[in-house]
Amino acid sequence: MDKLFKALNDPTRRAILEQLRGKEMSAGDIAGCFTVSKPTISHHLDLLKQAGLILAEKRGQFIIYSLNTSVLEECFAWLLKMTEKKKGSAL
Amino acid sequence: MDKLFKALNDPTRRAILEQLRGKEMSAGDIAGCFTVSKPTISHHLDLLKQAGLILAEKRGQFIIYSLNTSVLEECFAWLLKMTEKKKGSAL
DNA sequence: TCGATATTTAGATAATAATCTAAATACAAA
DNA sequence: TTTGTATTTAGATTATTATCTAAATATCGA
Repeated sequence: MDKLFKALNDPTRRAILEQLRGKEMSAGDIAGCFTVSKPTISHHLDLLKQAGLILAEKRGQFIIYSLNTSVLEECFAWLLKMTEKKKGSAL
Repeated sequence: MDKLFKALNDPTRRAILEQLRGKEMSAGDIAGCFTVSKPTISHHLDLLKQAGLILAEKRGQFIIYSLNTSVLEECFAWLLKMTEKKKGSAL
């Protein structure tokens, strides 16, 4: 949960996730969408991978990244809990 | 959006939001639930307020905080977009 | 094998963020 | 109006994070 919220906290990382929506991309393709350096993108990809939000697959000299939204369920569940009325509460 | 994700990134702040579920609490009440100092809690409350996640109302010498989950809609919407299948995509 | 490409790792730096203590402010009650 | 309680603000410190350049690693193609 901690890693998930941490991963989602950065605007560049959220933008990476949005880029990955509906298509796979190599690390270089992803880096090409942003102005920050490739090592920086590589670092963001690492954090996203640690959070389980993306999957990495090596294909030849490329590393292909794809989105994994299943881990967002945990985030959804927490948000849902927060928005639901608590039992026995007036609020 | 940025402030929202930032506010949700810290475990103490998420715990504060959970405490506030179903009941209003003074700043002191909230601080009493945690081991960190009162100024630290005050700072967390400020960030939560900036994100619109809590409301503050002064009552006499107390400041009463309450949850405002409506801003979480934005977060929900983003997560939903991410989990939805993109139009014209194979994934 | 050698040179080019793709990506990461290492190491450094600068910006943010969490936390603390001490002091300031606001209010209440005596 | 003085004392005590509630809370925040100021200022400093430490930890974390984002970012960069340079170097290392891995793979491809000639």
